[in-house]
Amino acid sequence: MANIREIAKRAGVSVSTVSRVLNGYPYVKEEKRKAVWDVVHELNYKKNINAVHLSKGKTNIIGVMLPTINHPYFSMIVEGIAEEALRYGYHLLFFQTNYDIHKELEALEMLRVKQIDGLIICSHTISLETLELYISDGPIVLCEDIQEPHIFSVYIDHYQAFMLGMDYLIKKGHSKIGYCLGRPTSINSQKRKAAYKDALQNIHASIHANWMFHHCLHMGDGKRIVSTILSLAEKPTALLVTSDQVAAGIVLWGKTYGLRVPNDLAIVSFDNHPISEALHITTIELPLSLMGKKAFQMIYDYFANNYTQPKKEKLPVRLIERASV
Amino acid sequence: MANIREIAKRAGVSVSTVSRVLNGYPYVKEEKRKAVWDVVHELNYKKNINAVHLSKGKTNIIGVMLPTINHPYFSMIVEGIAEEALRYGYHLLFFQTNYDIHKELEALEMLRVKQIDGLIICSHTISLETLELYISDGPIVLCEDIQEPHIFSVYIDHYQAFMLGMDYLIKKGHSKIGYCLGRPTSINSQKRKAAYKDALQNIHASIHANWMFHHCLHMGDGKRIVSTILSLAEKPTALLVTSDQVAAGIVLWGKTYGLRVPNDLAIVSFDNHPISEALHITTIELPLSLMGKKAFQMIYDYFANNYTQPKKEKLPVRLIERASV
DNA sequence: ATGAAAGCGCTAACAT
DNA sequence: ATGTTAGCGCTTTCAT
Repeated sequence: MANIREIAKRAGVSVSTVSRVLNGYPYVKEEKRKAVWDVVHELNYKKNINAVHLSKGKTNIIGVMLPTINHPYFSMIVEGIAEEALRYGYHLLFFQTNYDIHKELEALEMLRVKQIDGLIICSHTISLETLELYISDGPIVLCEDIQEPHIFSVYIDHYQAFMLGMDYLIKKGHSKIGYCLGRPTSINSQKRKAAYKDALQNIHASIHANWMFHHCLHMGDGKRIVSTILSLAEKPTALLVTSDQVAAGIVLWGKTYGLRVPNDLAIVSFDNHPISEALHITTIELPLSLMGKKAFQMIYDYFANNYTQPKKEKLPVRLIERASV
Repeated sequence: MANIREIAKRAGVSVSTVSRVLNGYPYVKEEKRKAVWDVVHELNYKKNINAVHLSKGKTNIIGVMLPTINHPYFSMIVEGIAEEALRYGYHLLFFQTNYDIHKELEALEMLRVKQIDGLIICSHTISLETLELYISDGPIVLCEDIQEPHIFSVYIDHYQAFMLGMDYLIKKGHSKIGYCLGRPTSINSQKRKAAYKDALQNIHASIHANWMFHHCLHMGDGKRIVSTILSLAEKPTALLVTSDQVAAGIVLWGKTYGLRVPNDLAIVSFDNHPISEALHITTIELPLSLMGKKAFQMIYDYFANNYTQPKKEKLPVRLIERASV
C-alpha cells in the first residue's frame, strides 16, 4: 500500500509538499502540484484516514445512540441526521443500545477514546449525572428538554404537545380520556404525564389508573390495549397515543375484536407517519427528521465556531385533523 | 490528555509493559500489573483508539450501505447486523446513499482508505463491475444472489419466493395476477419478474403490462396502485406485492376508495412485518434480521479465519396464510 | 514556495 | 518477564 512517502519520492518532492497538494494548500508551484497528482493517480493512492485521524485528533465521525434502529420514530430521526451529516462530510457511527446501560456507556466511552467527535443521544436510560461525566470529551446532543448547561438539546415540547391533544379531545366533548405512553420513566413521558394531569384537573375529571397504558411502542401493543379496554367495566372514550404505530395497532386490532374508532374510542396520536394518513388517524405531527438535522447542526456549529456554548432548541408541532375523533 | 508514555512513567515501567497490561497479555508480574492499573484508574486513562487503528491497520468498524435507514425493510436488516456486531465488539458506520452512485462510491472508498474493515451492501445501483474494483480493499457482502467469486453473498431466493406466492394464488383459482415491485432494475426484481413470467406461462395466462407496478416502496404507493386498478377496464384479481408496507397501503387506501381485499383483489405480500399481521395480510416472511446477522458473520469469519474465500448463503422463506386471499 | 523533522499514541518485533 | 525502539502514515511547525 502506497503511502505519502512513496508519493513524495516518486514525485521528487518532500512529504510536506505532498500533504499540501493533497489538502489543497495554495502555495505550491504548479509543476510540483502536477507531479504529485500524476503519481497519486498513477498509483491510485489514497490517504490512510486513520493516520489523519490520529494526527488531527479528530475523526469527523458522529455517534448516534438509540435503543433500536428498527422503529419509525428513531429511523426518522436518523434519516435527518444522516442527511445533514452527509452534506458536511461527516460519518455516523451507530450505537444500538436496546436501553442497556452498559451499551450506552460504551457509546459514551467512544467519545472519550476519540473514536467519535460528538454524540447524538436519541433516547437513553442512563442518568443525566452520568452523562455529565462525559461533557468534557466532546459535544453531546440530547433529544429531550433538559436544563444541564453543558449538554446540547433539541426537543419537542411534549408538555405542550400533549396539552394540545388533550384540549382537542376535551373540546370535542371527551372527558374520559386515557393515554398510551412508551417508557413511563423517560423525561418525555414525565412531561406528558404532567400535561395529562393538568388537563384533567382543569376540567375536574378524575384520573383512572387503568386508562393509562405504558410500554406502548409497537403496533402489536395495540392488541393488548384493545383487549384490556374491552374488559374494562368503565371504559375511556378517548385515548391519547404517543405513537402512530400503536394507534394503528389499536385501530386495526379494534376492528378485529370489535372496538370501533372513533365510535367506541376516539384517538389522537403522535408522529404523523404515513400509516396515520392511511388509517385516517388524527395525529400531532412531530418534526423528527428536522430534529435529527438540528441535532447534527448543533455539533457541526460547535466545531465550526470554536466550541460555542451548548444551545437548546424547541421544535414546533401541529395537529392534523382526520377521522379518528 | 494522558497517553501511554505518561502511564509508563508514573507506574515506573515501560510503555510496552503498559501496553501488555492494557491488552491482557499474560506475562507481566502481578505488582507491575497492579501499578499500571492503579495509574490508569487514577488518571482515568483511555487508549486513543485512532492510534490503535493506525498501528494495527484495522478499525473494527464495518460499513453498511443502504438507500435509506427509514424503511422497515432496511431497518430490520440493520437491526440484525447491529446485534451481531455488538456481540463481537465491532462498530457500524452507515452510508445512507439514497441510491446515489456518488454516495455509494464514497462508501467503497472508505474501504480503500481503511476507515472500515469491511462493507455490507444492503442495496445498490452501482454495477457489479465497479464493485469488483474494491474487492482487494476488504471483504464486501452483498444481500443479493450474485455469482462473482470474490464477493460474499447472503440472499433470499427471490425467484423461488415469488414462485411460492404465484403458485399459492394460482392454486386459489387466480390467473389474472399482477405484481408490485420496488426498483425494476435491481437483481432481486429481475429474479421476481422471471418467476412471474414463468408462472404465468405455466398456466398459459397472458401478461398485462398495466398489472405490473414498479417503484412501490412505501405505504403511500398503495394510493396510486388502488386508483390505477380502479380505473382499469380489465382488472387483475390478485396482486403479488413485494412489501408489507405497500400491501398495507393497498388494503387501507382500497378501503377508502372502494377496492375490497380480498373480495375485489387478493393480495400476497412479502416481509411479515407487524402491519401484515394487524391487517391479516397473507405474506411471505423474509428473514431480514437473520440476513443482517449472516452478513456480519461472513465478515467476522473472514477475519477470524485468515481471509477465507467468499461464501454464498441462501436463506429460507415461508408463506403465512392469513385473510387477504 | 519548499523541505526537514518532530510529533500524534499506540503496537510489536527484538533484545535481554 | 521486561525494556528499547522502530514503525504505522499523516499533519504541522520551523527553517530556509
